[in-house]
Amino acid sequence: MKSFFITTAIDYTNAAPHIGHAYEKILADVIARYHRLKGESAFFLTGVDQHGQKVQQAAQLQGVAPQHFVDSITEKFRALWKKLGIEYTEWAATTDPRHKECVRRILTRLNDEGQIYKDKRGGYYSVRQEQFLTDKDRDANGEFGPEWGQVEFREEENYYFRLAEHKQWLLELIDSRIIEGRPLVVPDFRNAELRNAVEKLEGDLCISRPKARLAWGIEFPFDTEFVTYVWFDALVNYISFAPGYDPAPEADPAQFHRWWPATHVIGKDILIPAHGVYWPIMLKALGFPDDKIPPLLVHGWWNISGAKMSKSLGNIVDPNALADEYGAEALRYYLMSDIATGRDSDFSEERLIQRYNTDLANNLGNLLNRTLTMAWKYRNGKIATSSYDDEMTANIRAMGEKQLTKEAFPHCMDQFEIDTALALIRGYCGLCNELVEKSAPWKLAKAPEQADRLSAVLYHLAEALRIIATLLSPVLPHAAAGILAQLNWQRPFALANATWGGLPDGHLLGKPTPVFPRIEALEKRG
RNA sequence: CGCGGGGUGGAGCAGCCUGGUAGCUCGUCAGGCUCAUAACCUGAAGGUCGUAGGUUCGAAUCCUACCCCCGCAACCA
Repeated sequence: MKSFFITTAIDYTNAAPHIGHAYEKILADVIARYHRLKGESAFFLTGVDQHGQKVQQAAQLQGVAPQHFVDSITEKFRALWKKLGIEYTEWAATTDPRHKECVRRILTRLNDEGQIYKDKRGGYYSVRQEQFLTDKDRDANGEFGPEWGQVEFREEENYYFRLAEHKQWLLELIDSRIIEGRPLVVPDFRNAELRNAVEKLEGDLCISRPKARLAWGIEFPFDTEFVTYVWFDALVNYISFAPGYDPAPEADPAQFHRWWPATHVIGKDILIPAHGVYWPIMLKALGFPDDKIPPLLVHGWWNISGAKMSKSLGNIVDPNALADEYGAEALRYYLMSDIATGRDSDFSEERLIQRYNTDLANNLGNLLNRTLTMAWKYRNGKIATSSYDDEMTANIRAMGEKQLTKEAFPHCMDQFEIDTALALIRGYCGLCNELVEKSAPWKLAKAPEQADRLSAVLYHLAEALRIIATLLSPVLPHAAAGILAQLNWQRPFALANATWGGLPDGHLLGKPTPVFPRIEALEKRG
């Protein structure tokens, strides 16, 4: 069986999840479910980044232990994923002993191989903010402003990872992967952005913090005075929780390489430098061959009226509240259909309602409802195969046999163009509604000599709906199951089960019940 | 000249890589239908695709310049 491995960024546990977190996880979940639909075995890894200074400070402020603090936030993430139907295979929490052990072994190995070294460097340090300052922090006069409090020159020892020496390799990798037609970064335009960033790369990467400054992290295995900084902690989750990974140089990677490389789903903010520069070089240093450097699917942002969502603007959208109000599937559908993967989009509750009502309630839900009602009214719920055929039925059959199950739809999904794929389904629903309108079964039912045609129309509608539900199942698993149940189709979701003609002659359909009740006009919310 | 993205009918977007009747959803107007979740179908109005040049038989699509908006350059998806 073919294997597919997908990951999301792991979320930082210093605040509750917002709509962007939810979008990324839904996107990855949809892709994973699609691969399962194709009959592949899909491993979906997501989780939380629990270490670091912000957590340490937040916990201190509340007077609780850091672990206690992150546990409570972690619970919010897990509860939300459950509510949204995110079916991950493995949960990556960076305080997990398994992860810490893997990180330590990796550091030990790289240290043994001379890829890590200790160095003393100096800089300006804000005592109040507990951080080193850069030239960017200077004000217009070139001074560090009063917001930093006391600023002093300080020297600090830290561990560094030999990053710079891999610059040329990474540039060539970016180029060759484009030529090979499997670019390191999707969408295309981000490759240029990444390449420019790599061109400017200089110096090695500081990967530690002295415990005096940051205690909430993974202790260095060969120097207990230090903990790992974010890079050799958070990024490593992708392999520390991967099936079969063993950092020992002599380990047999067969099991691991059955899954690897993963497809990393990340936001555009963490492409450079973390996932586009540091991570590939880290893997390279660990001996990963070029074809095992993972591709990055970089998604865009949900803005609010064109502006970035931010705490300071107070325009954070809470996915929990939306799911409670409209249902998880309405939210999933909106987030998948109203944004072109990789680009930004505007979030609007009004649009959410509109898309749900138009596409799901009016177009699809109503199609199912009218189909079943007609089948019961005219045929006691039984559909029959028929020799009748015309341009419309042939077209619907052809699309179901090819475009939707073999060509256009899978192509879009393979390219992560979920929005386009959903538009295809929308169009197919439109064709079906058109068939109803033009063939007018209510008239056919009154003319005995038209019985064959009526049979053909009802059969084609039922089959089309069965295919639609199957294709929609990655985005709307619950609703899709509901549709199949009403069609009285028992088999599990699978493209292999969606071949045309699956419903046997004389098949008895279920009774109609609205799967997508309309969201009625509500007073505008603030 | 720091890097990148965007500027397409009233709104929100796709198309641009691989030039060749400008497409989708909503909205507006006018019809039709009655199986259906006041749903469905048909038709119409509405765009010189930011501006100016260029390449081409032909450009929203390629090239050049300019204007405007946004993001990034700090661990905010």
